[in-house]
Amino acid sequence: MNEQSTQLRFRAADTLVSAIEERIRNGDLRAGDPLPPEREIVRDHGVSRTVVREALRILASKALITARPGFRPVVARLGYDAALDAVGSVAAQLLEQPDGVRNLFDMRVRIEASLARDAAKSATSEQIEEMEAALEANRAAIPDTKLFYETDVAFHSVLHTVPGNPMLPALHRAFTAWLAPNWIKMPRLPKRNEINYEAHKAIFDAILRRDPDKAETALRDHLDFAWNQVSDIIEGARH
Amino acid sequence: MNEQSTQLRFRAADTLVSAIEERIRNGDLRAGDPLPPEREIVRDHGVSRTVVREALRILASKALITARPGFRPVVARLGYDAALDAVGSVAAQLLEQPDGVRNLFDMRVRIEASLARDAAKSATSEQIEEMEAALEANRAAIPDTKLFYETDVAFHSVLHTVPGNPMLPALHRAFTAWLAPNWIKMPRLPKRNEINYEAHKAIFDAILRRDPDKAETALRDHLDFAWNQVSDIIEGARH
DNA sequence: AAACCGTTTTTGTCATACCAAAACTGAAGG
DNA sequence: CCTTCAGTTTTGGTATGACAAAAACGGTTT
Repeated sequence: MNEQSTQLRFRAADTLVSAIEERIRNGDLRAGDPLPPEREIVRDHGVSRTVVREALRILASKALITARPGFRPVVARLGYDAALDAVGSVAAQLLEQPDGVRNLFDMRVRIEASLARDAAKSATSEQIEEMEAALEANRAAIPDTKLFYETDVAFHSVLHTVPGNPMLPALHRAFTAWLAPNWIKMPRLPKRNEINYEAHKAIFDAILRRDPDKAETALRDHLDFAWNQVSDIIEGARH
Repeated sequence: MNEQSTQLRFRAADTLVSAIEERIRNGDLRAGDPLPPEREIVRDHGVSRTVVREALRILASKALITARPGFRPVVARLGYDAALDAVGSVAAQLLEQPDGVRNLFDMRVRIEASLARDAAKSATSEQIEEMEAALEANRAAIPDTKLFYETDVAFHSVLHTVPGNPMLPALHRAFTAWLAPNWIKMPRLPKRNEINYEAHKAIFDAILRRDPDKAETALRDHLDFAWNQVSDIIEGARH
């Protein structure tokens, strides 16, 4: 029984990972199912529990399973949100690099500028109505700083639904989460909210007028304004 | 010595991860340095080797260390490339989802369209010269299909250097790597190369003429053409 | 059907042991 | 003085066995 034939050039855990990965992929283990107990995997695959635990850790880091301490790991419903969650810790490293926040924000601006153009060119009337509703909610929330932030995010999030690419909303949520720690430090006053609402309105109006150039510049102005507000804070926070 | 005070609500490995993360962040362990041997970490932190190994695995999945089987783990030089490498396995999952490749490709098109606009608006003369050189190399490689692919990638890669955001080249490399498995199946003939070269030239000319709209549409046409070539293949390959 | 309680699993962790490959050491040779 | 190579020590990869605490299970009572 003792198969201590150690140290080829692969880790036993890696081959176990592939085996379980396969069972997930071919439907033997379905999303939401709990994985077999560690000892059962030990028996079935003839490896030690050490190896099994390592394999489970790797699967978790690949977002194939979710493993809360103390509970049975369950097969994750792999989607864009879960995937971006899984890379969150890596993204956090990036944000600590010189200009990390700036560079990531630049990526966001690029994506969203593209979305503004798209919306101006091809948003359906339903989508425009959705945007209008979000804009109105945003206006109503001007006095309530906390609510304003939420409706602000919601307005931008509508833009991300226009092209029908499910990666976009997921990416927006990820960007929002990653950048939030810097954003919440930004002083939020009703006066500022007013300015931001007007910016949202300008973007919406350009989309309504089907003017892609105007929509893009309005959006860029809006985000540049927000950037200027936080960039000072980030400078100061640099350790 | 036996501190078998198990099972709070967090794992011992996670706190160990934080401890080592801290030592990396504050410069105690610098990029390229090997980590202390597992047994030394065991002594210093009063945990078992099981926990140490789990922690190392987690650090590796966070791209903070690189751990080849059989060798001492070394502190990774954290950069955008390493980070995107680390998320590669997650990205692979995404590509297997329905329309995964299409959606990822759409993201790429958005980014690159934005780059074409940027280049038309604000590329320096040095950058334009670089693009011209890349274009010429691309033209010269038309008869050599393999070389053409390389110069094709190189031409696009120049676009990614224009805004000076180091995330962009890294992302381009990542996209190229992730999409490569589908791309290499595309039939590559000198005739096709000719068409693609002309498309590159059209993009470059638009940039030269400082016409952002034209640059964007030229680039979109180019990528749409490429997409049409591979989309059939992907349909067939769907398991 | 819901709440309670005792029993059985199961996870998280520790300790120890062994093999084979890597890292280190020092002598021999250029 | 540097290189080469064999011998020794260290270290990573894995297996086994053990145990506490929490979770899952099952049956009983309300």
